[in-house]
Amino acid sequence: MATGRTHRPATRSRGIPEATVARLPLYLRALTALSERSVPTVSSEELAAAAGVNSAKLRKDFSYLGSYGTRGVGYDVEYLVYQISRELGLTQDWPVVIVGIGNLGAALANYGGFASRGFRVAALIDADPAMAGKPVAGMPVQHTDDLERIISDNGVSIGVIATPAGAAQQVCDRLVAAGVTSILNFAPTVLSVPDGVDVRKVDLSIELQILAFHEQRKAGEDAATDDGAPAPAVAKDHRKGPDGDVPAVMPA
Amino acid sequence: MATGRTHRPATRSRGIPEATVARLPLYLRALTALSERSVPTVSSEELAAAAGVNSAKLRKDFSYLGSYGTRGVGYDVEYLVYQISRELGLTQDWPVVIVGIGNLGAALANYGGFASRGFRVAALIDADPAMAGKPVAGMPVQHTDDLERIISDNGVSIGVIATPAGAAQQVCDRLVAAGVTSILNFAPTVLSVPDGVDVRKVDLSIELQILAFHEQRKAGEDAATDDGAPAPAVAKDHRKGPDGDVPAVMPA
DNA sequence: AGCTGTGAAAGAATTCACAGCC
DNA sequence: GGCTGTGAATTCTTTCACAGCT
Repeated sequence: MATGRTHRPATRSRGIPEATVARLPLYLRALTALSERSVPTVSSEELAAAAGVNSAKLRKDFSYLGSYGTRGVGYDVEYLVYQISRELGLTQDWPVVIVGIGNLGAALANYGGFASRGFRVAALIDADPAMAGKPVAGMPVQHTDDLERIISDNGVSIGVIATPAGAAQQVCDRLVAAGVTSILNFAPTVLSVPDGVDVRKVDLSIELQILAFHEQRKAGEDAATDDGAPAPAVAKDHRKGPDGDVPAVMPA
Repeated sequence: MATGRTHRPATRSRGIPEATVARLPLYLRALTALSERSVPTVSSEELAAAAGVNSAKLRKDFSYLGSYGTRGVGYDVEYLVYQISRELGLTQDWPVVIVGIGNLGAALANYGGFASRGFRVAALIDADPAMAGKPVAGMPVQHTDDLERIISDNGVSIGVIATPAGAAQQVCDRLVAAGVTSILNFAPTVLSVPDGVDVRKVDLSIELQILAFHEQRKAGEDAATDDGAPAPAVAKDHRKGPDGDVPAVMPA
């Protein structure tokens, strides 16, 4: 299988756009659902609907992977599942550690989707000695002291940080030093990492704030029009709020 | 965003690009930290570093809000905190309901950052009668039967779905029917909603899959390409047998 | 001198629309 | 007839680089 494999015509360079990569899991999920219902083939239109995108985008995305469809027919579901899985690296097993077993960490450990597709929780790690040995989601929590050994023993390259914000950077540094090169960060902090390490963050409060922004827009279709220009006489001396309301601090 | 052909150019919103909106919470967090340290002003360079973006992007982002800086000096921290908060709609209070109080829902309910900035958990809702009345994060869980009343009584416009995938669409429909117009979805499902309703999703397994993609790429430009993958010597002109001859793999 | 604000250029992502194959 | 695959057009985002204010 070494030589001559090349499933994809090297015509399209290895560069799959990031936006496309981010959608592959979506397609994969939709395809898996079809597969479970034993649907043999699917059109770009149908699959796009199931994945919540439009069909032109889906076809373009797939075109970066290769020509895996059949004109006039559509895509073979099983085949595509395999191709996308392979592209995403899900044909191999990824051991993952979760650091920070509080409410969120425990919830993640219990999350089924975690183990489901290529990922395996190799260890749960927490700094609290009182947690050590306690079983969470069927595994004993281990102490941070052993972090380096755990990473190394299990060949972990993906770490999940679910600690409080204050501890996140330190944990991150240790993970990286121990060999982790991909981090999923749930702590509300910007992590700094060396080149070659990927960080993705999941941040509840950011998502809510984005929703609030749009929500506010909806609410004031007409009321907000008066605020067209930036603060009048911007050069104005220190913050003299647009409506005379001196902004103290944020509402708690 | 969301499903359906939301032809509405999300960028609409008074001309602030969506990509910028998504970064405002980041800036706000960095600014809040500076504010707590009583730092009076900050340059675009410093703030950008704290927020994990580059300074040109930050300045461009702020330019959509107005001219809130001072040339040669930088930005007044308090003033900017106020302006961004206002822009994001955080100067008002947003009651939020969480539906689905399992591991994740409970973790979300306990999450401090939730309540911190403009958001208030108005109710926890679960379909399990056994949960009803049980206190989680200091609030009694309420039953799904009362969902509509709860939404309406509290004027809730933002809902968080943390149910299993199978229940998500139904919960979503009820939330929307009851008046919710923004949804944060933690269930691994594509929700379909009418126009005018915003959906954002947070999906652990998608994030991990994206990391795996990049991880795989790092791991080997040459090695670990294919290992025992059952797929036949598939290629472009693969069979599309009407019989049942498929790769039939991808257990995951 | 220092730093913001912003046009203009460059780069990505999305959408169109249709040629090409089944 | 139906549907994929893809150049071309369009739209969105990022980056550059410098004019202009303090």
